[in-house]
Amino acid sequence: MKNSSAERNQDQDIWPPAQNKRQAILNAAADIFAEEGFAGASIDAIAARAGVSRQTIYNQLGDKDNLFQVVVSEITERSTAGFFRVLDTFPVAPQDLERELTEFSAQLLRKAICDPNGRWLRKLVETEGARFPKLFETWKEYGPGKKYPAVAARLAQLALAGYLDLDDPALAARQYMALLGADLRIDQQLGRQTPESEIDLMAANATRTFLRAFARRS
Amino acid sequence: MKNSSAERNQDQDIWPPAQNKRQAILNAAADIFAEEGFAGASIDAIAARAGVSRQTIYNQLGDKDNLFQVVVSEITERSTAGFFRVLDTFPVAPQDLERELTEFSAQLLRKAICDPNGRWLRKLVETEGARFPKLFETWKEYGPGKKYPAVAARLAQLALAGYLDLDDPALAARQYMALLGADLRIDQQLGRQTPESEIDLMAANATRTFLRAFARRS
DNA sequence: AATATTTTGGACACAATTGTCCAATTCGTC
DNA sequence: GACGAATTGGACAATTGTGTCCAAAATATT
Repeated sequence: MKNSSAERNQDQDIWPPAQNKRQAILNAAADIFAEEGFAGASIDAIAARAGVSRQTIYNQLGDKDNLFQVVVSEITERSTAGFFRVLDTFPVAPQDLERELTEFSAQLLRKAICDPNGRWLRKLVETEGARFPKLFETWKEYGPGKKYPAVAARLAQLALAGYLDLDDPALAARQYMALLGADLRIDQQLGRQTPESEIDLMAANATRTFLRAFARRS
Repeated sequence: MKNSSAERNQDQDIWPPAQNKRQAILNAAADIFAEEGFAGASIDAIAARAGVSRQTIYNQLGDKDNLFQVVVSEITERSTAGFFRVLDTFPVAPQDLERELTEFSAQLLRKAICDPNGRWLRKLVETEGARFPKLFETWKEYGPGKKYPAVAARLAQLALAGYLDLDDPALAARQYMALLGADLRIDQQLGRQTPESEIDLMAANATRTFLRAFARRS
């Protein structure tokens, strides 16, 4: 779990100086909030990890509640942006359906689901969603509310083009995502970084089963 | 989220008087820990919800760390016990595979996955697993470590009896469980109690897709 | 009814945290 | 190099929480 700010964001120094510290704070805050929960996260710990004085945090971001809100907004934005960037590579008119869908699945796992932003976010929402109902609503709107329909739309396209047999694209989307996560949740729930090699395997497993269920029989 | 102690355990008064308070404390502690996280849970809050003085908690269960450990042990035990009780009803030699597997899936969802014990536990482990590595190991041993192989064994039995086409029962077990949870995680992650009617639907959806992928083609 | 045990509630010391104030210092800019 | 803005570190009061002690009250046991 060490150095996950860097892991999430390597370009700290391309921003204007003021934004630089602000980003450092937000990254550190995301880490600490995720590790310790809202109650357990101390401003001092965040300041220390960000390499910044406590006062600077109060100057730039106000109190703890507001800091938390800003962190979640930022991470939500980054996370959904990444997700849709990958979704744009969905194989809508594939030559080799299984191969291309497997490749896409691997990308989705790598860049959107395993990615630190998404993981931190899910954990934060699960932990603190009850304490910040508004935030939870926002997340639901941008997370499941937009992602699942988007996936469903792609799958529906594949079905229309004759590749798949679907009666309920929305359900198929939820099940496809669930299959992708099948091998993940088991122990990656915690900090365990999933090795590259396994990701390809997981993508292949999920895709194979999904297609066994939904590929149009020729 | 109110009154979830009672929801989890209606038989407070059948125990010897001493155990009675102890159970009240453990139930209250489970609730508060799950709601607030380890750091956010205060002994006072637990005492208040348990209807017990703070001192009694220290008398019976020692300090906060130990209290937490005992809570997780107890809940783990109850949770796995419930799971295996349902697993015993797995349709090993079904007449109507889809119908019976759907019924079984609904029971599993109802009594093991949606059930408060399991939910609280998953949340606690996810939140505090990093802070209590030993506890996390224990959970992994009793959770995924025993449950998934048990499911895999039943599926392998079905395959051997000619109902299913499986090359990897362990993978199939993970995917079956993932499909069951597909509709769940989306918003039940939070306290939302899943309505009975939806559970049957979820079981049917998961089972249908699972069988589309793995039922032996006649 | 008398006695042993548990529970209670309140007081306490100690530590951690939040959020504010401010003077000294560093930093970017002109 | 000088000026203005941001940053720092330290001190501060207020709050909250942990864990302990103890005498009074309630509860169980005999």
